[in-house]
Amino acid sequence: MATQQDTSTERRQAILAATLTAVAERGLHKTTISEIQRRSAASVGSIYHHFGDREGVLYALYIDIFTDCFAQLRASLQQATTARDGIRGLVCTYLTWVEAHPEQASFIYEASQGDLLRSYRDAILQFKGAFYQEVMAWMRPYLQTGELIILPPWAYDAILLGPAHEFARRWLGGLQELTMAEAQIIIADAVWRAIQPG
Amino acid sequence: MATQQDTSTERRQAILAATLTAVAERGLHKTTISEIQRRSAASVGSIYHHFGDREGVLYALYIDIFTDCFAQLRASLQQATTARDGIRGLVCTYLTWVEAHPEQASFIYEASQGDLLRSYRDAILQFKGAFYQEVMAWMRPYLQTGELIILPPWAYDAILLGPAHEFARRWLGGLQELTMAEAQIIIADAVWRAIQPG
DNA sequence: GTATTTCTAGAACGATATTCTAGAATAGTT
DNA sequence: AACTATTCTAGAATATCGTTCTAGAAATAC
Repeated sequence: MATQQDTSTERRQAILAATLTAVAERGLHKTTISEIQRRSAASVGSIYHHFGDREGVLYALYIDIFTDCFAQLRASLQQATTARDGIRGLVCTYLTWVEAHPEQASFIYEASQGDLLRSYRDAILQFKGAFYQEVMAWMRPYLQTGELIILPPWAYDAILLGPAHEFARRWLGGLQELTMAEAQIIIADAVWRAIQPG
Repeated sequence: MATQQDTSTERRQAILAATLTAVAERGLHKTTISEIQRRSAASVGSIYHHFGDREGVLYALYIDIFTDCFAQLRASLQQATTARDGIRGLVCTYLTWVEAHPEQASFIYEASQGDLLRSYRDAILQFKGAFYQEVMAWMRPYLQTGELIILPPWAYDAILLGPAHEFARRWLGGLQELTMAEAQIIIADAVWRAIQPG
């Protein structure tokens, strides 16, 4: 027997799933409340009850997706036993995730830019910051041994994942000049060169 | 005496300037036609006459800004006499431009993502592609001498400017942990390591 | 001097995000 | 079991948005 809680979370998930496919098919700014309503069979009131407003729907989906992505990256880091495996694994795992979840990745890039989630800015920064702390913690031993170059914390974000993000945006935009598998190697190699002491 | 052409281009520029400041202050998706109208003192009809639709206004501004940015990068490349100076100059010049034009840079990042300029997608790709061809032409001699690593063309975009873009987004978002001058050195060094043959 | 093009103006229209009121279904309490 | 409170859904109503449309003014071309 379905409790109210069950049907409620089902509806919640249906709204988020409808939003993701709507964004994938028609783009973010054409994903209207009534479009979500049509695809999820939820009423306007139901959507606003669960998420507050349109931005709230996007934010909830945003966090859901990042939670999954970060879990993959975390697992990759944890099973790495050398600095090289860890750094290259981070890049490759991220790009593998993008290839496996193109709709989710596109959504992330569409939503993270701009002012769409401006009112959730602090919450998102905190959420991402917590994960970057984990990455920093993993790197610390290798920083001490001199295997990885010591930089201000903010710089690792740009140097480690900047190239992968730039490529992913391009790949998701339809410019798939090379398979993701080949791109992974090229980008991972470049990042590995960049992160070692000169 | 002001001709019709003069007042027309003045109005055009006023609309674009109003759009830029509106986006800087309130964000892209809150920059409405009536907001632009209010700041530029242009009528609805005038805006639509000059730019077709809201997307057209954004596209015109987008191209204007990139034209300026590319001009800086082109000048930087042309006066470089070594591979190292050229590559590092590209990164530093770009970040200098971002620091000098934060409103323009923010606009670029807000507008290039998502489906906002979807109907101008091909024109934008062609515009950017032409500049990347120039960069490739500059690199060619150094690729032949082995000073720069040989990669598929698409990879240079990700590896050369990916870190700078990632940092710029963060810096523009208000997380200015370090001065741009210091960031330039760190990122330029990293990119220079990444782009050399291993 | 007339015709044509360019440009501006603003009312009108359909669609949008959001709010609001009302009620149904479930959970909690005694 | 009965009553209350809470959660959830429903959909009409509202204000605002992007866009279209018609009309006319101003400059230019012939």
